[in-house]
Amino acid sequence: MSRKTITIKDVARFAGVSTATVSRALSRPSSVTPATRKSVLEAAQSTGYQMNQAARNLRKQQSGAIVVFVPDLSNPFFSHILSGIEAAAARNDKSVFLVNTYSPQNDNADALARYLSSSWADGVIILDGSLPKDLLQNRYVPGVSPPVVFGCEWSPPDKFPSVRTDNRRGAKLAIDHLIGLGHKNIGHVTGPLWNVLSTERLAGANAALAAHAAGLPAWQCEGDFSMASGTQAATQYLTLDTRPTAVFCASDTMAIGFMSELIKNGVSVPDDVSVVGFDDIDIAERFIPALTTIHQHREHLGESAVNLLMNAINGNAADDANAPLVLPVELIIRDSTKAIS
Amino acid sequence: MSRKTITIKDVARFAGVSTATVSRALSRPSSVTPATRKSVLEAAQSTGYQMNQAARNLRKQQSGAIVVFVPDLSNPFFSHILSGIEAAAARNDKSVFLVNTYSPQNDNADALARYLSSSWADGVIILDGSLPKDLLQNRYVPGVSPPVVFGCEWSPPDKFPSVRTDNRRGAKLAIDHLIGLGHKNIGHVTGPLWNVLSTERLAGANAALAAHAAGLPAWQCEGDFSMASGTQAATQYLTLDTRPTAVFCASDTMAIGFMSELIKNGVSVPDDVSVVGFDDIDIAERFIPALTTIHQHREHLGESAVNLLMNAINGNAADDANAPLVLPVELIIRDSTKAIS
DNA sequence: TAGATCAGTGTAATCGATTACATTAAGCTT
DNA sequence: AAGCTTAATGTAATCGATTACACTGATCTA
Repeated sequence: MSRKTITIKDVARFAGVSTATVSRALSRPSSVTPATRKSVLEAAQSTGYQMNQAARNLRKQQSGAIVVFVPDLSNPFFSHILSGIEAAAARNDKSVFLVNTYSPQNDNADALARYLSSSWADGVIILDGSLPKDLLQNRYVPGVSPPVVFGCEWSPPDKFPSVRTDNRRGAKLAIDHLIGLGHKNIGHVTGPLWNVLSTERLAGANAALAAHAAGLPAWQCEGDFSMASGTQAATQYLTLDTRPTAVFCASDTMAIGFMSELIKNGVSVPDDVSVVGFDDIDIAERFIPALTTIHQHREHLGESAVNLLMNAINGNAADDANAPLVLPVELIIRDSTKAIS
Repeated sequence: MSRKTITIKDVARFAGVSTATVSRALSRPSSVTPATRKSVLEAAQSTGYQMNQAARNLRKQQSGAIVVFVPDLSNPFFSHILSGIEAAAARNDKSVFLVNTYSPQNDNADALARYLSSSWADGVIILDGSLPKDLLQNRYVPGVSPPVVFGCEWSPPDKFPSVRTDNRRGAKLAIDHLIGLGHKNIGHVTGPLWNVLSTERLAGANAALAAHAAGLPAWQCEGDFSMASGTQAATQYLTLDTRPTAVFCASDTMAIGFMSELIKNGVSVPDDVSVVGFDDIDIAERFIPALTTIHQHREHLGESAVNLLMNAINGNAADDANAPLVLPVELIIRDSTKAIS
């Protein structure tokens, strides 16, 4: 009935012990007598005690949380990674703070910098490789700011641990597959070129093409990973004099926008043009034609990021902790690619 | 260089004022002289002061955060709502704590109950209508626990504010559309029947059918909103002696799994069967055939949930605050539905 | 001009849990 | 049995920001 909040003091009085004992009984049960433990637990139960997180955080100088910088939550690519992060964080008794780096409130380094403080987070996972440089270069104070790891994209100065998909190899697998099918003129719809994922995939694709002496792709078009940009790429493709017989799209979403628009305009996939995507999103296997693509383990990216972070937090970091952890990719062959006739 | 954390005390000493003045200059700048403000700001700047969130939370007895209970982050439906929540929360200077209610760590009411404490959150948004009853019935202490609002699904005892899509009307629009096209035998692939969204949509659909004296649907199949369950529904549909000429799927994901499998088996959509979905996910307009569906404003659900919550937090709640806020839906007609021939 | 008002600032209490250090009592050693 | 070790508990300091209350001096009122 009483509106007053129940503190450890109330529990102590109720159980007839000191506050120190209550704290101990609750957080390190083995450090008190079974009898005391029992009576404290009962007291906590019957008073309806709930620990005050802020008080604990203040005293212990840690927050029990990790913050995750996400560029775009509505993008299923990121939300899957986030899902992996959440699960792994829960397993490590951390809760997760979500910060959208594209939110207008967070458009400047200042707004984000405050999360780089141990009173906010025990650690930080960054999914956005395009944060203001200033943030990690000047606002990050080693030894004071909490550990940081990159969870899929990353920024050039490799001074933080990171996990990433093997983007180069993924692109290589895609191109090799197309070349293996006899394609000679292979186009590439890239992601935005300011993004590392895009440039890595582009580099991988170009390297694969070069290896086969097939020359650079005849046609290259910059998208932004969105379905709409895939559609636009298709519009452009349709105007081409000599159309590539195969196109590698740097994301499934673009691949689907691309195929959809082509089919609408009477161009058949894979009969007229083969298409390979990247990501293996859920819809890929159910689109018609089912999309040949590069599978990447998104939940696993999230989990690995948490594991790296926990190592850094607990100081178990390996010597080469900053060497990027690269997760394997797989080529999934479906119906959108076909040998050239 | 010094490893010691910089507190308000250091800033005070540096600026030659008291800690109280520093606090005031930082949080209510108008309450101090321009001159003091300037020197405090400079002192903060040059000492590299960062406010300790835990200390502030403890003293102010609030957390500056809202927690969101999400059943499944990898589901784009929820992640879009979450995106809306994040944006709106940022606008209100709240950060968001993410809690996955399906995580094995959170399988019991105890684990979730701790977030129902003002030391964790100034408010709680629940996207999962299927939480343990116990949680909100016994563990929630009005006046002590922070305000709660439901952000899309909800639980029967309507003692909390809620936002929801007009699921009944959405289903009615879908069915009416099909009836208008001359369909007489209309099937329904429902969501899981323990879920309110499913039962509401089912009720709406049945009401619409009844209104047209068309009787109950000849065929009804329970899915779980997933693409795989849509595929299974298709398998079942194919075995039917007299196949419905139209099927309403309670989610776009199921609709796509359903259509995909049908098409694979030589059944044409919309020539042989019309299909209507629900949600209007991104892919809906690009799938082939483009999916006729019920559009719901997912980001807006999130925003509204935050608005309701802020009202509750600030005590501006309207008298009828607990009356559910119902967001409108729209029928989007695309290529997956067609008049009966 | 005495008294009231008010803006600006300082002093010190406060939020609630943790934990260093002190204390007590019980068990052990020789 | 005196001295030592150890387990269990208590006392009180501590984490860092906010804010109630007190104080000062300046401006205003009658």
